[in-house]
Amino acid sequence: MMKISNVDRLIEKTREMAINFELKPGSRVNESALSKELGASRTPLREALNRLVAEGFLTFQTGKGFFCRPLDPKRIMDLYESRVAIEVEAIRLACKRATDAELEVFGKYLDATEPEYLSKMDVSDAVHVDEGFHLYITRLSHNDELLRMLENLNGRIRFVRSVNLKSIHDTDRSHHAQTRLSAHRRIFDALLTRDADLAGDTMRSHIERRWEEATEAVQKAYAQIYVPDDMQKEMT
Amino acid sequence: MMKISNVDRLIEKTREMAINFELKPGSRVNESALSKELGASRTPLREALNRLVAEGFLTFQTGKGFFCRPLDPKRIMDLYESRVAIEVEAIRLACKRATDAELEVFGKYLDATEPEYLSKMDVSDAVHVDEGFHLYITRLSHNDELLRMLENLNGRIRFVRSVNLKSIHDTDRSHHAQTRLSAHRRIFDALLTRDADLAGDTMRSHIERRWEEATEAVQKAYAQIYVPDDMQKEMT
DNA sequence: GAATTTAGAACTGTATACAATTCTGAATGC
DNA sequence: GCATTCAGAATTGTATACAGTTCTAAATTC
Repeated sequence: MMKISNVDRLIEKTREMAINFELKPGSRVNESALSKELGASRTPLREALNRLVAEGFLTFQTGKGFFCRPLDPKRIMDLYESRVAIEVEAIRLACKRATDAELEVFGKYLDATEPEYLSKMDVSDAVHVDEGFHLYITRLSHNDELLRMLENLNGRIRFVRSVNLKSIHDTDRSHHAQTRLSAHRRIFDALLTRDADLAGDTMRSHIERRWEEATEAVQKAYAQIYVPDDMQKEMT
Repeated sequence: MMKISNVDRLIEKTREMAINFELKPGSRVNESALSKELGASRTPLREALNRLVAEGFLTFQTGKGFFCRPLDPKRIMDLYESRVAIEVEAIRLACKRATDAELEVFGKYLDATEPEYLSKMDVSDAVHVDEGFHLYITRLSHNDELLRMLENLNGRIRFVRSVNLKSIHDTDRSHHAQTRLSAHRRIFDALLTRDADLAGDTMRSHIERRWEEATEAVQKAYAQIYVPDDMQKEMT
């Protein structure tokens, strides 16, 4: 029974807060307040915050402390492009390395998750299934470093995926769910052929399409969050 | 004048020690001893160590502390494959995004560094020039996240590059230097055509060739470090 | 009224203390 | 011999204290 460290608990809690904007983007993290809230002292909390700086969720300024990093459109683009980099190479490697047995198990995994994805369409579950598909393929590359990077990227764009799926949820949900699933099936089929170029291209265009979709959804969401300047004055 | 934080200084010092195997791979980092050596107390040192865990240089075990992560052949392969992922996508983006002016400046940079590379062939300088070439291209992608990931990968494989260049240094140095430079030129030429597929393929095969070269050098180096079992017994 | 100064509050940066855990090697039993 | 036990040493985990810095907003100046 591997005991989990307290600092790890703080990292996960705080990462979750950063992802869900419970820490306001761009604003300072109050160490005393947060440490009290999470039931620890500042020493282990600062250790956790330092890890999140290295993971890219927070920034640090000497003498000022830790700040929640904002997710502007440029950074979202950078992160999606990074996903393309990682996942295209991952599926190329998977074409070479995944065993037939692994591919068969992957097929069964898809069969099992598809009905789930279509029925109980809770947004955070859907995000989880979507991330799971991409992580699975990256695992088939048998490359721990690519997997680690993708896990980090997934965390950093989770909010974007959520906003995207939420906006779909409000409009024509089951149609979009079908579209997504068939896109995933196409990627799986490409992987089965073990043609690295084909599989890579399929993955690339899938992620690029998702990015366009997400950008649109995020712009709509920002329009709701950011109140124009002249309206803000009236709110003081 | 941006003041640099003490923790940042500790991070850099300790990272350097991890890269140069001044911390023995696989062994525990003694916090009190190291903090004394670096002129700080354990609190800021542990913050630095936590960042290096997130960067992949160290591992952490509850109750046991921080350990310097060993660089076995499998991990070296994973890291080189990750470089392929990042750099192939980076040069593809650079084909789209680099301005003509940027490419011209890059050309001049190559003209300037080449004679340097051929003459004063200090190993650590050569590693620096080599890293610089690859970082430069990745910068032309205008993607901060890819750049950040490559900086991390460069640090993690710096030892491998060193061992590789050192082994060359001992044999036919100037011939290898020429080979390297012309490989870099070929990549630059491919970038100038702005053909993403061509540039990507050129980059991929360059890195893969370097990996094969490095693997060989590392195996030789390990053969010198790791004494066979039956000889170790006699040393107790 | 706008810019500037300034005192005090709030917060960060780090050393240190001490409890809790792990490690080490000598003593013990088989 | 070889495994086991166990006490003391070494080391980690974290709370806390306090110095130093930054922030805030009231007072002051123009």
